[in-house]
Amino acid sequence: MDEGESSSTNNPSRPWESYNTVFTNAKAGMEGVDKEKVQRVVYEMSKGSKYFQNEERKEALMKQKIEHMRDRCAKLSSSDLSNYQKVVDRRILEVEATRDLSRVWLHVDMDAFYAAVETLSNPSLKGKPMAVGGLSMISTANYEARKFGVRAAMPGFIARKLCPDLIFVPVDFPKYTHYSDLTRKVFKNYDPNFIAGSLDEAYLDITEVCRERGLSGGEIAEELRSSVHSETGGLTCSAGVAANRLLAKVCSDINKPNGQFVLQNDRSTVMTFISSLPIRKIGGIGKVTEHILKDALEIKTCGDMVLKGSLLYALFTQSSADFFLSVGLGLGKTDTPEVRSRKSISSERTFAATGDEKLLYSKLAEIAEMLSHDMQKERLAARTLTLKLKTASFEIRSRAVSLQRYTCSSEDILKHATKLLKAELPVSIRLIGLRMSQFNEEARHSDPSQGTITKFIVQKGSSRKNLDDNDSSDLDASKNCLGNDEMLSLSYASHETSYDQLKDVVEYEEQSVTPNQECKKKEERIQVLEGDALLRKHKDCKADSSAEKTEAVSVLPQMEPLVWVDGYRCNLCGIELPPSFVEERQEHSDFHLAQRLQNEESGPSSSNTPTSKRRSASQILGKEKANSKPKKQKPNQKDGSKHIPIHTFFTKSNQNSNDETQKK
DNA sequence: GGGTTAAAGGTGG
DNA sequence: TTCCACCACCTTTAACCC
Repeated sequence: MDEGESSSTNNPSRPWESYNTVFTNAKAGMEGVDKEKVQRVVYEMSKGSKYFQNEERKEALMKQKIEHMRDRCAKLSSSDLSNYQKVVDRRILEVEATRDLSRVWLHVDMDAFYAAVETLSNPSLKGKPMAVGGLSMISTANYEARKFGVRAAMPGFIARKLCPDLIFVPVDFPKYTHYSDLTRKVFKNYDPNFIAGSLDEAYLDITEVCRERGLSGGEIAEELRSSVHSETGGLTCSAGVAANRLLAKVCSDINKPNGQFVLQNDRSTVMTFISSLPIRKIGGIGKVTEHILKDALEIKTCGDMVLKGSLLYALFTQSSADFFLSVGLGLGKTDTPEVRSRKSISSERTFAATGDEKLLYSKLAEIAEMLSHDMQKERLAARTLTLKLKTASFEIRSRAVSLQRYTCSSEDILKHATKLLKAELPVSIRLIGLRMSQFNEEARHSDPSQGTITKFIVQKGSSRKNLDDNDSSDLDASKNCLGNDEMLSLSYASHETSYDQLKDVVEYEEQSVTPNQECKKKEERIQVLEGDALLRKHKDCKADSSAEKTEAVSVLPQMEPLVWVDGYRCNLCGIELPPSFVEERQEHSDFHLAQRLQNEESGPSSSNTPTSKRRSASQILGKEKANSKPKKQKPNQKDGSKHIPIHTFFTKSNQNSNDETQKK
């Protein structure tokens, strides 16, 4: 079975041959598949679509990357190469010293897990081609369906074309979790600290079990697989046994389904095995990396990675090159890692592409709600929010903001997400996602009774009665969602950015805002347009102590208190906010507090400022400085820059970052 | 120079 | 007739702050 990849030949009469789909890659159960037919069908069903165009765009990008790498390769002198070879030789000595052949690792992978579970609960599906998922996307397919070229991550409508009799079964996560738990009970008997990769796979360190029971890794694997089969009522799995996790994973794929493969723990066996292994078999090397290594450096097998080590160290970052080299030597992790906790939590939804802003905001609200719900369920609070958008043309954008306060409330999430989204409009969108990261570790690691911390944060988030340092800086960050990035880009796009330009932005921003937003906009506009003038006004303002309704901010004793003159006008800057605008008023007073801190920071007495205060002040400054002082910017943006000033989005620029991502 | 943040991309299940 | 997910992790690059 020669992988005679004709994909790089450009035969006009067979255009599908150059369409690089992942669906023709070798996968367990797909050996007899007519690859060319699959590729043709996928091509026919895809061509011309927005998705297809985006794929072509990405393809072109990759080719550029490869060209660039070839160029750099050609420029390497022989003395460069011999120097890099010395680096390689040294690294080989170093990593060889860490080689540990004393452990026995087992990788278990359930066979077509979701599909197998569905068949177990509905035996009439047995022997029929079936896929779990829907017309838009398939999660997994059984082996009968795979014979037709149907596979995981394939759109359902293409799968149906490949296999008209395909039966679709909707995804049922609770069911899979139940069966996954059954398998994990078995795993625990062999390694209580096993590493669960996902619902359907796990790594087990079976060194001790083998020793205690005087059994080989292969015998333990046999026993475990049979145990899984009986405990689940008929599910099969495959296993790989080797000296480290990387190799074990490769091995579990070799005799799939319902099989196993053992790689002996001695160096020469490992080296023989790895040297001819295609690089794509390695976890972490996907379509793009494979192409780059193959087409730019002619690295096809793991063994090539060692042979061409000097090129790898010359062209890739140290960490990438280190990874490639260790792969080439058959090295992998052998330790049992510390308990790993999640780093982020997210929610995203795809829908029919739309530019209708009302609809988009309501989708955003739904997603914020879902995310908040998930976070509360897991008792998580986080402070970095990332908005992900997929445009109608499948371009992915992400925009992030870090808050000064941990939160999980849907109100907080939505508030900041709305600002991020607003800056992107107008645009036609087919997917919105929200992700929260940078968790509050203390809250997470506290005992369950401490769940109240989260509750406290939620409550605090939804009704912001307290004013503390954090709140004020949080407010500041949120306030600057519009102002900050924008000021940043505007200020370095041209130091004498004209008033007109600013006005354009503001005017644009003013379209379709609710009265509530209108007030905020006004406030932001003051910030944007008046900058220092605000401070001047601040000075000139007179406090009307006789005002009926007053709200004094007493955090800093020497601060002139903010008073709502006549119950609605700020004595410091004159902005008008009715009493019912509780949150806006809170934000507004926070804003003045931030201003106050900023003044103090830049004043002569700053050296006396207590650390805590100074820290929060400088955090604020991080955002605020943009308003008063242009950020430093290199005189001419080199081509390698990835930064896309936010204002380019306001000018409806179609240009994406295509041309800048090549540099590596 | 190291740490942080933002944006983008790759990978795998 | 149309139709290409959702989630989490990691790395890289750039800009900026301390």
